Amino acid sequence: MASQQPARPAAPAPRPTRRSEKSRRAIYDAALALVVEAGYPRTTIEGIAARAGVGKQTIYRWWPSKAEVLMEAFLDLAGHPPRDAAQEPSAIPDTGDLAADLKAVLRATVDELKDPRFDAPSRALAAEGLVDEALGRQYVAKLLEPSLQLYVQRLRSAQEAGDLRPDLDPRIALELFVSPLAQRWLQHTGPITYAYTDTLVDYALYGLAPRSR
Amino acid sequence: MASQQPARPAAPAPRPTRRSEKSRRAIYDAALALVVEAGYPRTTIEGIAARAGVGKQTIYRWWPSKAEVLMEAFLDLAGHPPRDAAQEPSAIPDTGDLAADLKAVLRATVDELKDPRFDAPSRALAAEGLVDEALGRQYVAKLLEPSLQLYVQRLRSAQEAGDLRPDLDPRIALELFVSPLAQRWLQHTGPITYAYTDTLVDYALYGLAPRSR
DNA sequence: TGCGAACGATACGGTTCGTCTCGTCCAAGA
DNA sequence: TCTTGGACGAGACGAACCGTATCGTTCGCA
Repeated sequence: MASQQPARPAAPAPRPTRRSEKSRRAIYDAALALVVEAGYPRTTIEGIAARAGVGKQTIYRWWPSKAEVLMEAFLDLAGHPPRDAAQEPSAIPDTGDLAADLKAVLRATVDELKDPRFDAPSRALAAEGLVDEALGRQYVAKLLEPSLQLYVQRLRSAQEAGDLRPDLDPRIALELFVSPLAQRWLQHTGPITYAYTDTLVDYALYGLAPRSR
Repeated sequence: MASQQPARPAAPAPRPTRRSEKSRRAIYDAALALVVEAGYPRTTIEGIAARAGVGKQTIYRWWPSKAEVLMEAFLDLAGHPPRDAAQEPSAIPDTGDLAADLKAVLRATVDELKDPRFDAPSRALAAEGLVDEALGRQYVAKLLEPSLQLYVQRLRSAQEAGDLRPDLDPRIALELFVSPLAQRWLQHTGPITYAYTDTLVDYALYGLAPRSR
């Protein structure tokens, strides 16, 4: 009923229309560069402001935390420069050969995971998300789950084609080859190679138990 | 040739024999309690020292960082009631029914992951390890890999029994059901239930592709 | 053209860091 | 048993960042 009350007495709610686009971009660039060059723990809000040539208040006015700055900066990086071939929200190819399609996508993911411009910010956000549950859910919703849904679509298509058991849950099925790669990447539990991801697809599709019995 | 030089001019290398066992235990207890109660980011070295009734220098003398304190404290917690029936390096049961054995162990793991006394420190260390690679490798080597090797042993036994394809790599195979659970736990990408882990085992053992063709 | 909000810059108090320095206590060696 | 020196509890210290407040200044909108 009551239309709206200002969230906090001391926060007069800034008007986005008057926001400086130049400062926002400078902050994104500074945040991403610092995370890659200095590492996340040594990336400070004061450091971002100084490098961006911006007052601290400009950051505190628009973002609640350093993690949120980096999250937006990374989303901007991942979803923005594209035009030509957007890398993230593009569907998984469907050539009719499920195993080949999955292997191709996972190989591309391997390359991406090894690019420091992707690795450093993404890993930093994941780390913060482990301990800050609200941020973690944001990370999953905005960065992880959209990619996983592409697998869901491809697996559904495979089910219709009879290449996948019709009774299984695609959202769980994809985890058999995606999660192992994710864990090796995040926790350095093993090397990440094309051979490894190819193996994951084979193991997952055809099972660990002997097929002839 | 040169026998030994002090690592740092200002570090006279403390002698472990004179170390206070009482202080060490108090520091372990304080660190674990604070992480559970206040969360990792709000757990400070000063806070640990105050709660343990200990001087800050006593912590800085024996540990290089807050993460290392927590790591030792957690290792002490997990592996300490030793001698009798240590809970972590105990083998996976081998009843001859591979699927049942794996499901049982994963169900026990589900319970453990939901215990705050395990979840909070373990998650904090994992988070720090994502961004501090040296600590991450320590986390993997001391906490994660020993448990994974138990799966390797059980899977090897299954291979000998003919319950598992003889050509596959057990260290990779185990990831098909362990990594999905790990990711759901760490990143909150989905609910963690017995039904879920049971499903993982079934999917992994019998494969995603139709078995009759 | 004028108003006001966002801006860059910087001062401020507060917290935690990691180091250093006390005086005390206690265990190894004489 | 006594001496001695190193670890101990306590806390002062400067540095780094935090998040907030307050300057003029700039610039978008009416």
